[in-house]
Amino acid sequence: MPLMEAQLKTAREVLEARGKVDNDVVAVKLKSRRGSDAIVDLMTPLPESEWAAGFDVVRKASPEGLEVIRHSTAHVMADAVQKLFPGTKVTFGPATDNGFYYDFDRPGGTFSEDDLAKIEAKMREIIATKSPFKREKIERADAIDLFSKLNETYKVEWMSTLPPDTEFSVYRHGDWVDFCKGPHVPNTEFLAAVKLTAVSGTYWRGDERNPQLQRIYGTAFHSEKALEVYLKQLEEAKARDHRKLGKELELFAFDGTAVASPFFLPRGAKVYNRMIDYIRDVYVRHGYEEIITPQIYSTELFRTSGHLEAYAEGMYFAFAADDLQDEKKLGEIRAAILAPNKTEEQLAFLGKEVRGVKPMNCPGHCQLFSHRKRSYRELPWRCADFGRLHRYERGGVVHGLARVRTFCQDDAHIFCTPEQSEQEIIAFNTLLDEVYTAFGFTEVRIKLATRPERRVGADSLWDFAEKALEDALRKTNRAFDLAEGEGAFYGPKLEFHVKDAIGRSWQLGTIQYDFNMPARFDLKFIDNEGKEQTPVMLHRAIFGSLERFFAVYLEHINGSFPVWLAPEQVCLLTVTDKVDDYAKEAHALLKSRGVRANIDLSSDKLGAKIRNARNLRYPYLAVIGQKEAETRTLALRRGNEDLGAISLDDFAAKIASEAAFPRPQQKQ
RNA sequence: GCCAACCUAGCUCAGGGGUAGAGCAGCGGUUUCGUAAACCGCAGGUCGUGGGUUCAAAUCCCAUGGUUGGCUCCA
Repeated sequence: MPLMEAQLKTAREVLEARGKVDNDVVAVKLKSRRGSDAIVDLMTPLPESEWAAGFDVVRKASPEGLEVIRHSTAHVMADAVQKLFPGTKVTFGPATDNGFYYDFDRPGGTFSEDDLAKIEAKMREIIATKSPFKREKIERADAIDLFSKLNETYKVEWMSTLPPDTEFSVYRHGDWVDFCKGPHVPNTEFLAAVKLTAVSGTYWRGDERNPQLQRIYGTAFHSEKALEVYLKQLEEAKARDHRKLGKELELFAFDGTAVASPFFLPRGAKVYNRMIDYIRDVYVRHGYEEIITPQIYSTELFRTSGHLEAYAEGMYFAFAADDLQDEKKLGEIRAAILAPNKTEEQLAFLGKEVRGVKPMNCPGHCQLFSHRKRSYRELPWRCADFGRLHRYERGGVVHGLARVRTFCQDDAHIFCTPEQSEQEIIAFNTLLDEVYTAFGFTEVRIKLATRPERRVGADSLWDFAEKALEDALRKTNRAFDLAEGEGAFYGPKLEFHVKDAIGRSWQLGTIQYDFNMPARFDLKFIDNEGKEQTPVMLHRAIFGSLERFFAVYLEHINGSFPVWLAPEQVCLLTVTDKVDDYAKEAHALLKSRGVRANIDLSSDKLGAKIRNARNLRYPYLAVIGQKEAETRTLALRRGNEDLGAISLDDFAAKIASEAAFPRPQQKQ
């Protein structure tokens, strides 16, 4: 045995030497390495130097431990699938945030959900054999030979793409073998709680041009109990799904005559409009001006902006009867719209002949900016637009209100000088804090997305823009994560991610630095020396799309809107029809005072009325019986809390104060 | 668009080759009741749509529309 090999030790050997092998240790985390490379299982031999640098044990219940468990479970699943469906080839099978998947090529077959139960049963059999996971180092040529013989063509293809200095290893459990770098659990016994959750189609290496594969999703935990907790959380999320709440609370609806395009019902429309009015209230205080712009433009506009070239498949086009007279021309239009790489002639032709429905507001805003000469005195110009946008989203990706084909953004563009941009970014951050606080999103994470590989514009522009974004954050002591290479092709951006009430993260706001669009539109302003200068443009949104925000927020609050947003703020509930007259009088009075009040005069018993009103999530319930009629009061209730008797006047005043738009604390 | 599942009354769902069902909501009546579901009755469906198989289709097959979960995680 060569000297080098003799000096290698596995984590198991190191731990055993120290008498520290508990049966819940799945791997170790090396201090000498970082990221996913740092987790090493108990079977992998490493030089003394790596151990000397120190390590922590990874226990099965830890996030890293779960990742190992899930990866091993993916192996067991692949084993089960190949035993049940001979001829199926394996491809990739990683652990994910919430579980794992494995992609298979099953010739002439797909997997149904019935198959999942069979696969799961077979997995339990395999797990019950308590087979150890064994790691083997292997030479590249031997690995290629082994997997060629197994007819695992995808694995072989993958091996041939790996760099020359890659260390090859295979993992075995029982009689099954996979080309894998690990890490894995010591033994199938560690796979205590397994559930297969879904099947889906996918493509080899994620590319639509490659062969179609079958993906099976599952999840695994270190204990049955942990799995149950996870499944409960899924149920919880399902219970507050905005599509369910939207139906139950009569907020919005969908219809096949306008697929993926929401209809806001009266109750939903009230909330939607309150949200917009609130943003308008914020805008007044933050120096924005609202504009209203057209829906349909000559595609010449989108040719200038670049959308026609880069975004035609996401756009709707608009034709009038007059446009449809010439059949030959129509053929050319069709060819031009469908062309994946449009020629200059085609772009010019479309620009002249076709109108498009706007998918974004920015081109219209640039057009308006250049509508007349602009002075430096006007900058920064912050122009807001609640215009309706249409984007053609593919059938498979639409989702409730969260991904729709028509929506409205709380969109605004800030035209300013490069020197002003940092201050504008700071001001936008302040504005965001105010709005997110108003909606009860207290945990906000900021991501700075920098230049991608495919981009336009000189590096000096990128340097300046990235610095402006970063300095704005640093000067206001905001923590952020760097997302290198994730910027838009036209400029870097900040993304604002909020955490909702059940711990999920959503990207809402963004501010994007853009020096490309002003150049394309040849925007100019006259500076204080009378010279023409090009402004920069900041695209920014707080909610993103109103529709999507509605969905996120609805789930965040589980349908219970605060008084200032609620479609109805109070429901008056009568105990007996003897008090109908007083109840109607109280209802009219409250409405005249601007309270959004409803009344339930049905012959239901009080308990039923309360139940119905609670289900509709009224912030306040006001019970009216003989006592209240005599004293001209309401018996007020909020949730399960009895707030006692209150006069009509006091209640109207109370609602008025709670119904005002939230504003940050003013210094007196 | 691709893979899988689903589509039955306004809603939630049962039925799965032989006369279309329940609860809630709705409507009519009785009840007038004090903090999460009073009682009786009535009405409501060419089972998403179009074809096919069959003596017979909500049920089986094909197509089509829609909905849902996926289609980034890299041995």
